[in-house]
Amino acid sequence: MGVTIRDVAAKAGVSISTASLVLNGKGWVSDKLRKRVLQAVEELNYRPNAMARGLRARESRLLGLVIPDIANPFFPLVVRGVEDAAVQGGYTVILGNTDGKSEEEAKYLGLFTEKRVDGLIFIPSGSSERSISALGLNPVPKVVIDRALTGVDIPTVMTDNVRGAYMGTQHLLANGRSRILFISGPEDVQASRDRRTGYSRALRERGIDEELIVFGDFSFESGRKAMADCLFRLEFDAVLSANDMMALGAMVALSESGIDVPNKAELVGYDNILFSALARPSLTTVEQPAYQMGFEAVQLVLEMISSGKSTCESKLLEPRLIVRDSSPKRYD
Amino acid sequence: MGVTIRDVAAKAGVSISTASLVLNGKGWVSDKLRKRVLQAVEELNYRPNAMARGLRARESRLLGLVIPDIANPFFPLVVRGVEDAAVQGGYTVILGNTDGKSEEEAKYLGLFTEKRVDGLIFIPSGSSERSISALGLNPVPKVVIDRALTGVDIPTVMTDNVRGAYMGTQHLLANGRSRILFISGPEDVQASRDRRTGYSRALRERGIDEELIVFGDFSFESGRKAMADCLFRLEFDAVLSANDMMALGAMVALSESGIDVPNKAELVGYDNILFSALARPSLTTVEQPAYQMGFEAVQLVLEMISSGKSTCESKLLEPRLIVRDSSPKRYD
DNA sequence: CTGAAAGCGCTAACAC
DNA sequence: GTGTTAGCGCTTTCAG
Repeated sequence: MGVTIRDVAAKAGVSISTASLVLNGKGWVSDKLRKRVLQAVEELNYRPNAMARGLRARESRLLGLVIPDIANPFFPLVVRGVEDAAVQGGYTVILGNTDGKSEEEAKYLGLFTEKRVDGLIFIPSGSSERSISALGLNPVPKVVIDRALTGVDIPTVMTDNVRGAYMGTQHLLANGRSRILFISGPEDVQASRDRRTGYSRALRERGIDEELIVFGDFSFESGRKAMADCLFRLEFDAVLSANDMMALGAMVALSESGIDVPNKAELVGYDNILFSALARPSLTTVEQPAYQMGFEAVQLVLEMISSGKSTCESKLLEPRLIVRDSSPKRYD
Repeated sequence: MGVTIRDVAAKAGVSISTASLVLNGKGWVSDKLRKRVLQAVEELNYRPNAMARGLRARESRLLGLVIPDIANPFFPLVVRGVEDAAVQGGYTVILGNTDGKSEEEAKYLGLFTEKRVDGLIFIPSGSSERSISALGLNPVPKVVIDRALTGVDIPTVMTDNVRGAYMGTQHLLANGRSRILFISGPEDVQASRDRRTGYSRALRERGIDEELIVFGDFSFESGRKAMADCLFRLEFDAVLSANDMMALGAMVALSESGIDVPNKAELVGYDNILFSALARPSLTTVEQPAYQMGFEAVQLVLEMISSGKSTCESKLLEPRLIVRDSSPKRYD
């Protein structure tokens, strides 16, 4: 291409500054000239060069989004929320998948710094010390989703995991279940620990102090395996899973062993990914408002950008219990 | 931030040009100076400004990716493939969701032109005349995924939809089914028409000329509804769906009516989205190599960029039949 | 090896 | 209202 504002100005027979003023809707330009400029823009198919503009303005109108893996069913909706909010605010999203590896996280954070992103949305995974220091290196506004980072003062958008797991457990208890198995995620993930806390708390409030806990890694297969492994080892009449993928795995393991869900054992997941609604039986779950989390994270970043502040209040969103066929409501 | 190459040069006690040479690994610089520069970079935490670099080099190292909706289960893997190939080649991906609306498509194409993306990956949806003309406006290398655009000479990466549907239908025929219902997608989508062609061809080769066709819009609900609507209207012993989401919907409708899958009716989907494997019964499907499609599309774009050519050969990937429990293999 | 300087495309300050 | 110009940060000549 290579058509510049000079070409536009020349074609319209005006000065460069006039063309610039028209393009940016600033200053006072006569209607005649304005139209001539706009027409030249049209005819030449002129598009301002964002790199030149950004260099001048010291802003890129880019937002960096770093996530573990877009192919993991929880993230697409978050990304969509981020994208929608970004576009509304006049920003474009650049994306990086890290697979939860902190070298990858650091790599993208560095790369996005070079691109001079105006803000950063970061979804860490596991314990990412190295990436936390990489985060600190870039002074732009940033928000972390889904996880409170210890040791740094970065605002967070997350749901109340303790409360969510508490709600799920309480639902099972109210349904008359008392031997509830908890399929946990990895212990080095804060969300895992919080959900376990909510589970424990609900049990204790009912005077139950024997906890039935097995571990997975949030994957479908790990849920299936965890369930299969303890099927004849543990006695339980309900299962709470730390996420939906593992719950779906558990559902398969249960059905393979002829254990009827929900009659023999009730099942509750966590996240409300698309397929929890499509599974048969459909899966009761604790919803995390994924889209909203992405959307609000960007809103925080944009507020920080426009206010010039480098931090702001975190946002704690409420999880919501969605009762479906894997544990139909049996109380009032 | 604001630390520039001048700062680095000053701190290292060298000239700007020397610093630049070191940073880009060009020319001959003594080891002593090289180390001093690198150390200054380290201490100052210097990151070159990609906008300045890009303005100079007339390249952004950005690739634009325009898709209908990241929340649609088929796309995340495509995006991941795009991302991985892009990063390997030293590019970063900027993303836009269009919901298949051609104004949105045109909007993003324009926006990405301003960002001066070095290449474009476009996944259209439905008939997008307006966006096709917007495509032509940007002279950078581009590849369209999943759909051949008529009237423009843009290379495409897609699977052989005729052949895929043919394979699925043949599988059902070989299983001894003869009254095969086809749940089609919208007729204005080329992929829908092609899959229908494959379906028809397989039937005709068997001497069957009565076609059983109903329509959906690729969504779960439309599949469920299409299935439910014709349950007592049409006689069939198998179902081929133009995608997995509708197949999953159909599966639910069948189970709700007490029709056993696969015994009473066999079911085959299309795409091989993650949850086709997790459904119970697991869903036989025609796989589209989504990740690979994204990956190869970027490879084509990168080749065009490096070769300076504005077009290249399209790529037709082979679909693959994945037999699962919804239609277990009953032949040799 | 170094220093000076041009210029990528744009905006904004300033003089006309 | 308009024309000129400096400068955003970088790379790359071109002399020294």
